[in-house]
Amino acid sequence: MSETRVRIAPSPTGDPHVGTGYIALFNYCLAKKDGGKFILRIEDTDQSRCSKESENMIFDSLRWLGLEWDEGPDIGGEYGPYRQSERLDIYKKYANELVEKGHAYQCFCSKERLDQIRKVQTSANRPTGYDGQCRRLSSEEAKSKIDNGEAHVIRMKIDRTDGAQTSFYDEIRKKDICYQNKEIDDQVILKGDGFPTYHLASVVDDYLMKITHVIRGEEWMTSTPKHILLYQYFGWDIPKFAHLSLLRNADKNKSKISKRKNPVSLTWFRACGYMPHVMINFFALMGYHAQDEEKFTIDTITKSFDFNNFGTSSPAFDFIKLNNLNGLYLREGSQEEFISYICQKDKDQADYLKSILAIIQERVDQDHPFQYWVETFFKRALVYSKEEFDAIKREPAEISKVLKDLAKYLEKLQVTNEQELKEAIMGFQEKSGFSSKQYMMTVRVSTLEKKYSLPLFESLWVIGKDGVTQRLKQAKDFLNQK
RNA sequence: GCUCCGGUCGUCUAGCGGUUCAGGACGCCGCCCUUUCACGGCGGUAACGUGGGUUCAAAUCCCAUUCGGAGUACCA
Repeated sequence: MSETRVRIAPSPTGDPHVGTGYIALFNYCLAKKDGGKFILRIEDTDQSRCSKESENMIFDSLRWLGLEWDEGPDIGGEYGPYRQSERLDIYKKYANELVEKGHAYQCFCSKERLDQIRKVQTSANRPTGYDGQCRRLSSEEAKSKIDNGEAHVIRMKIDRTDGAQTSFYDEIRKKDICYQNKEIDDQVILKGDGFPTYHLASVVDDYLMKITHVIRGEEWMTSTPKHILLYQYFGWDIPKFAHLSLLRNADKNKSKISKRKNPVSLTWFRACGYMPHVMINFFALMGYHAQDEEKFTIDTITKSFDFNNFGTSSPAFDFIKLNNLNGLYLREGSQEEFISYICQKDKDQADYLKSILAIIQERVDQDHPFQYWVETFFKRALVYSKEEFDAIKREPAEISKVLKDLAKYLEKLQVTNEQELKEAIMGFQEKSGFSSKQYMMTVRVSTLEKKYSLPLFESLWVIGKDGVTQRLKQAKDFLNQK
């Protein structure tokens, strides 16, 4: 039996996600249990969304949790590079190999045509997917188009022989999951910009990096047959697959946990004073069961690790339970541990505090002491009052509408500095239909709770775009319940 | 719509055909401790989605149905 090798393969877009920590934990524990290797691979194949800062935050967060990797972009390893953007030639080579073998083909269809196909399929209540137009192109035709400089991607050519199916065994569900090939789309594996899509990149890398177990979130289950097919087309051994159930929002809908409804960033949990071993214990409580006791550490999870111990239904991420756990650990720790916890927490928050202090220093007076200004920055649930909103001089319903639209608008935006955030918010005023004065007051009261508050954009930048969006929604909810 | 996955207290879960009118934890309620709050202790509340089978016996097996989730991108 070969050495166990597992990986966590996050995409460096935005803040490091709790789900990454959750999945990383179990990968890590399997590796440790088997005396194998835990690998960190950065999946930065989406040029438009990935950033270096995000990558660094992933490193920090994973280390904070105590999940140190054996091979990775920052420490190297035998099978590097571990950043997919540095492996482009490899993917290109394998994509071409598939074309030569007849398992993939060039596709020249425009975005517009693809959208059109999807639109027609959707409105006809038909399954969506590529219609296979370029599949019929001969290699000569394709070649001449390429020579003409026509833009193209490479798609998998799924074997659609009647009755053909693709299946895999899921270690957690303990059964074969089977798909009819005709249901599998001719997935793009190499994009127009020469970057691979996730599907190609992860299969190629998992193979080259000798990954033995793919432990990932359930959201990948439906694309697994594509991956299986890729392994088969290449003639490679297929690793074991285990799909962990998804963490869900605790509200009624129980959708996949998302930042729209909950804090999901590991940096947020850290800044809020949740301790890393508490997060670990909590993760283990979500769908893992190996003992009567609820206490879990990386060590006990490792020792008990078994795919039989995982639940198959998706748990809700319950903050009340998390808070309780954090308190439990805090209370039973030694005073030394408590002291270091407080110091650590303050250190994490020092920068935050510093940026707030910079704004409030010149404003503190007898009527408005330190606490008056600083309060709102440390609240998660804001406390609004109707009177503050009166200053806007518009109907609550109108204000609520603006808040909703603005939040939606901001959500989709990427901002990297205060100026951009300011421009984004200012830029929306015209769409709001409010006067500039009304609009600014709307933003102010919604985000800072009071009309008498700190310089707006400086404060908002400290709170951060996601925080601002959350606050706008809270304000909207407040107004709607009136 | 289509495909796949799932369904035990409000939440996380135990349960793998009889020992369970379903056990634990968090929450909630009550009592005790206590100058307050918290902690702690004690007690209570509350669940097998529905309908059919199989079986002497089903939360546990099978089928259907329903509800929930995921996927359905030149995002991961």
